[in-house]
Amino acid sequence: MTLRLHDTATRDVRDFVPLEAGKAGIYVCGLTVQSEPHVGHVRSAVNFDVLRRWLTVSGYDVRFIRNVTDIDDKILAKGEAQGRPWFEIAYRMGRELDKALDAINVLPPTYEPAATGHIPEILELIAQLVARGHAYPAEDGSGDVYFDVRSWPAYGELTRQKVDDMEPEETVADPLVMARKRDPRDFALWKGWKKALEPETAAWPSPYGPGRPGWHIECSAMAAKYLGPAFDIHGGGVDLRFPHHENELAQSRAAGQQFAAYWLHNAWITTAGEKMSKSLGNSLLIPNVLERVRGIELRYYMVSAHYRSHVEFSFEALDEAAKSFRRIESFLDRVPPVVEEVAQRPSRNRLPGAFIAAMDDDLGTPAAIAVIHDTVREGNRILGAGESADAVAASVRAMLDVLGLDPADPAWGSSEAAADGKLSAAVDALVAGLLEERERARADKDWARADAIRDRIAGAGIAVEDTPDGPKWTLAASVEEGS
RNA sequence: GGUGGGUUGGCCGAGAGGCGAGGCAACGGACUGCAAAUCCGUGUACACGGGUUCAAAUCCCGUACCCACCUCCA
Repeated sequence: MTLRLHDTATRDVRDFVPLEAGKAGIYVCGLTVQSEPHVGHVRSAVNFDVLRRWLTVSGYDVRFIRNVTDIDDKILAKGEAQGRPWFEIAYRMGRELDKALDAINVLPPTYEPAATGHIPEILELIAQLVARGHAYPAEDGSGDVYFDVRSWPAYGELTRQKVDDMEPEETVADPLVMARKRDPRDFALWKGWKKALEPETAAWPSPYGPGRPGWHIECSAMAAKYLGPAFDIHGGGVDLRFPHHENELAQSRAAGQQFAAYWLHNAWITTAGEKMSKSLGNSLLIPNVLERVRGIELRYYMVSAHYRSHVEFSFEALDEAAKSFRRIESFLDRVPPVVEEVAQRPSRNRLPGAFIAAMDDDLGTPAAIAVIHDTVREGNRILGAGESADAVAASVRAMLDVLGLDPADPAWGSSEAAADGKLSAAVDALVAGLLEERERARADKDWARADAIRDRIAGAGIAVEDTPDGPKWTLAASVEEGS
């Protein structure tokens, strides 16, 4: 069986056939770095990180490009509002995003190109489109350059929309802008510098006068630069299908490129039935969510739904997911730590067949997780029978690793782990004394006293379990109340 | 108006013609001094109304409600 993926362009699930055997080129639209990352923002990153890992495990040499849009109207407006340079805003938010993605073990892309670093490539592409008659500079001296939608009959092919069916634009359009366009649906490739409103740092020289790139063109230019005129997979959130991806496709094809062979789109994560707009407040920002659950638990929550399924975010569901994950972890804790060298990414053939089948079926992570739970149960059963479950644990870890969820992966914050280590050594020394006392009481069958000691330890947030090897303590996995 | 998607048991969340994914919660049982953890067991859920079929949560027709995109958006 081979990997099958859902392609938005054809609207079906079909075999993934790479353009070049053994290689996979992926371009994912990253974020416009204009505000702090929230739960919604990182879902896309997690979903495509899973795709990337699965392709890698399946033997592909993956080139994974995720761009960052570091200039747009909102970034400029924000800089203006804060009295700071726009590039400072973009850079700072970019770093926030990196931190958030690190916290949930999203691997860095092969390369992360930024729009402002590719002005020459963008201008070259625009020049090609103008030369081919698919783009034109506005004639009103604004310096804008537009893509000529009517010159490209295939326009709308990705989302199967006809230009004439699209929403009447009169409602939104600025008449001044409308006047520059041959068709209201034409979109900007290059935006002329508005001297009165925009800083000089936001303008680059061009044959059409100073200005900056439009939103869509950057992705076409950067995808071509790093992946070539034809590449395998283009990804992003569903909202990007139109207009962004539709426009990218039109630009690149009109310039004579084949562009992406597969289009993948992840669904939204919403709250209270609404999408997470920036106005919803801070509770869903990544650092805040990570005060409630660990990064690995947040990631588990995201991976436990299929990437094309809409998720209604709730802290209750997040807590449930965290508990579910701890079940897996506690099994892993029951077996001796694997001593093997830094676990190199497992190969497909080391994974259970049901897991492979689930992942190959359009990245069926929910079913894949079900296989993990089944395996965990089997492992617990074996341990209960007093036998070694090392092999089972290794299998569980291999599966978790594919999903970026191996608790032993050093990517899960080594500095924190070191601090935790010291702390737990200190706590262990203190708790050990109490536990000895309790063991004496138990030996005397003084249950009241034994339980009193256990209650006291529990009061400090530490749970005690009696195992065949004696008492063990763990931090009680209680979940904080409220949000 | 155009385009696409959704409605599954107390909750989350898969599946997409026949065998009850998985998790959380709950209830029984085993184990335990009692617990915890673990294991075993317990649910006749698929928005509504028709239809096709030996067989429908899954296919078809209709209805209701919800959502997304067509404007910046993961």
